[in-house]
Amino acid sequence: MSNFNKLSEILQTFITEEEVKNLCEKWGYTDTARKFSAHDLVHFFIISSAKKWESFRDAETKMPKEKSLPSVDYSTLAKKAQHVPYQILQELFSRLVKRLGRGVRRALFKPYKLFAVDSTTITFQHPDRSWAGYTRTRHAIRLHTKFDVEKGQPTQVVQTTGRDHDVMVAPKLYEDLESLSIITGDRGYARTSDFQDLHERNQFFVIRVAKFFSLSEELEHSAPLDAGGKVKVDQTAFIGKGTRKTKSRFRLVTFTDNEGNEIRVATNLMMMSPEDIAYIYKLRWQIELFFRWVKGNLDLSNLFGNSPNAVYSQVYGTLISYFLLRWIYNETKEEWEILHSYTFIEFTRRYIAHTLPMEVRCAIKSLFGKWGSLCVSTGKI
DNA sequence: GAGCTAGGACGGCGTGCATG
DNA sequence: CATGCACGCCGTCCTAGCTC
Repeated sequence: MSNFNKLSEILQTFITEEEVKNLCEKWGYTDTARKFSAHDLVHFFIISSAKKWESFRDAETKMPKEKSLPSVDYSTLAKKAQHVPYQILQELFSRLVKRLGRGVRRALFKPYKLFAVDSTTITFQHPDRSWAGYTRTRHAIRLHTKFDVEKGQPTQVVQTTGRDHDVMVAPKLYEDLESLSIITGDRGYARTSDFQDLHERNQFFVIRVAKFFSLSEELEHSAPLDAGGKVKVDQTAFIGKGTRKTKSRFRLVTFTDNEGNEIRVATNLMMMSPEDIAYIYKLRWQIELFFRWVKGNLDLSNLFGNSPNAVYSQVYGTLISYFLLRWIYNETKEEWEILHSYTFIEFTRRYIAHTLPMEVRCAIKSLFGKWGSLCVSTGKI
């Protein structure tokens, strides 16, 4: 009887053989496996990241304990990882985000939804990975992420090699935004034209502007600012100059962070207090925590394959793994947090090691009850 | 820097399952 | 029964990283 207390059981429910089969068809991969199917590979990448397996060879020795995975030779794993298109895992990830992404939301800025955009660079050094250029000997891939701050969940990830700059990818992350959402990002996440575009599409933003961005026709906000506070300047201005100058006037708030660094952000949120604007920007650190988790579970020694396909497959497997664990954590936390105050990291550690206390396991089980009836059963045990 | 080990990729070969 | 091919196993080659 499934009770959701094993990752493999969750996977059986949320990533069915049928769905993977359909995706194989979509991406032109004919799966002729007798023993280790594309569906198995998908599960393999998700489980391997949660269990911190270190390589194909390492995985080969640990796989027999996973009842849901057939044990195969490491060379079979490697071959399969090269051939099954990574887009399958990528699409499974975005489908899961859509399906399960409507969970609890702590209302920080009602009625706004807060999203952060940022990227993380995963560098590695291996001649067989030179497709991911960066410097002559160092290679890297970048994950450009849109992150739901209140839920602690990524909602969109775009992968590139180390060469590409944030600014070129940013517009992709701005394409599909819910109404009444605020997007917050660091320098490098908007050109002057992006500010204007976002504004014209009625999307709110709080994005740091680079020092070299020039302003024109600055107007200081008339309201007196608290001299002892962290907010230094609250003004409106046009951003950029010459042909790049924005058509609209935007608000710019300058404040100091905890380390005393001066930060200037541009926003089109005119009604909020400058302290709130600074606070929204500060909430960006949530995405950093997410990246830290991803990197902790995906450091250079843990990248299994060398081909782009194997690397990206593993990346998306890890993201799915994070997303599912985060979802369980978010959805059950309210029920057990009076008794136990686990952080997400602690929760996942215990979940994988099966050392969660009874109350937590019961909460997870009842979550499965709620969702299980909605999910299509494949008949696979 | 030499020597060693771990690990990925690949190819060859044998086996045995599946399909007709 | 013949054919095709997935899979396991092995050897080889290569690189990274560690140790002395």
